[in-house]
Amino acid sequence: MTMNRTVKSADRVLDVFEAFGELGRPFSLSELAERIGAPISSCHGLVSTLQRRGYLYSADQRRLIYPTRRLLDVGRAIAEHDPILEWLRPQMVAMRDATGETVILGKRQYDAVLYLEVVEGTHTVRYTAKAGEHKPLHSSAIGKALLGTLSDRELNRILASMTLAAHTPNTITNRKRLVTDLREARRRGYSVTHGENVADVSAVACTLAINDVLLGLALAAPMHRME
Amino acid sequence: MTMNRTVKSADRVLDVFEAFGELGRPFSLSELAERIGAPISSCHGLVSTLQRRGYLYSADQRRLIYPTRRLLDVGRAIAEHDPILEWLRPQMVAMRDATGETVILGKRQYDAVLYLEVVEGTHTVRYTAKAGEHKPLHSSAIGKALLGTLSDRELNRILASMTLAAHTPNTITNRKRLVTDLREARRRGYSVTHGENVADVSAVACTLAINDVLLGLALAAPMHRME
DNA sequence: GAGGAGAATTCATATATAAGAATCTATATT
DNA sequence: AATATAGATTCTTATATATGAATTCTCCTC
Repeated sequence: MTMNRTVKSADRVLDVFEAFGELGRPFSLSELAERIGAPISSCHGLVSTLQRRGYLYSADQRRLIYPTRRLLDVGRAIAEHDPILEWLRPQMVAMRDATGETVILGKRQYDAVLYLEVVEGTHTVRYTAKAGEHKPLHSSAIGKALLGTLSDRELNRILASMTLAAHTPNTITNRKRLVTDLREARRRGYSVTHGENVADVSAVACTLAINDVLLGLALAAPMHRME
Repeated sequence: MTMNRTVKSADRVLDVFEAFGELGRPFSLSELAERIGAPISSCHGLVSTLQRRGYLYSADQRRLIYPTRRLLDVGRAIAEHDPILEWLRPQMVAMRDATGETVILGKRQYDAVLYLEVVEGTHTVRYTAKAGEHKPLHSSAIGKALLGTLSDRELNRILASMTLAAHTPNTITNRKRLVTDLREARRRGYSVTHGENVADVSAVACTLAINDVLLGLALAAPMHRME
């Protein structure tokens, strides 16, 4: 991620909500503080602020804390008006229903792919991911599809600033091989990964542009079901 | 609200999400900054942080910003495990379906009522509110129901620290009259408001305790439909 | 292709906040 | 009831961040 500045309390607000989302139960102030890795006194100020705004309440006679439904309401209001997903989501669901496999929409954000939407497959064993996650450009199907749209200049510039980390034995870590792979994908019209990011997962991805936004759409599944 | 300390960037994180939720469209950095009342440079750092965490993305070729679906996912995960609502929500929905009117669950938070859940009525003209909102203790049905459970000592202490602001001509602003009203409500088993908080809105509320948590449950409707 | 306007980014520093320590409160135990 | 223990709150100050100003970038217009 090509960015530096971070706002600690902003990060912590997210940490707080994620902690409740993951554990799914109320915390005491001190447990919450430990979970988000903050001193109790700092956590205290944060919690006060979130309470005052109606996002947290004490689920017990003042000791245990849990979020109110407010965050959900805000999230819903936001999701209802997403300019891209509004249009694309129904089609992703149709693709998922037709194949039973996970369908993902992503976008390049600096030197990573950002998942904007994930419609999970129906099989018990399936590719699982969440909107908001970041994936490497060089080893994910969407990443390779998006890289394939760049001019040689741009591609070289980006590749120069990246380290092609190996996530599995299949990850392409050699620049020349990657460039060749991207050329093939461009000729073919879609990119392919064979366990390059997650072992045993294959995926295909293509690009699409919706009012000036370049997106990548992928179908991912365990290798043995992909052909 | 009896609290002092506030964390500015935490407040702003909420401001950001609420701004998107209310307006329902992408913003440029500068427009967002104006909406949340922050300098552009401050907003910039904040947005960077939220982007890095996968909560915001540029919905356009880098200019316009919009939240990802991530917030919704976190909100859902949280709401699914709410210790109180899990159990109570279905009953609130049943009440709403039986009456067609708005049903509200609230709790005392310092010197206000915090709405934990609102199941809106089905009539075109109905009482509307959102989870996370705060209402006055002395003029809302839930507030009066909760005040009614206090001992005389506690009640006097709380009343002493409150100003009985008039929200409508019907608001009870006299301490003695309020205490009498609370006594009646306690005897009756439920509290009542007649346009005391919002003109033309009547409401009834009772209290209930779910594993040590004292809650208030209200039914609110336009006066002419209440009898 | 040059110039200009609007927006994004960076920077230095005044300001607000994070965090350790001390204090206070509530609950449990004897 | 007295004490112990765990947790919440307050306080102070070193530290991190918010901000105005300066800079850079991007997109239009001519």
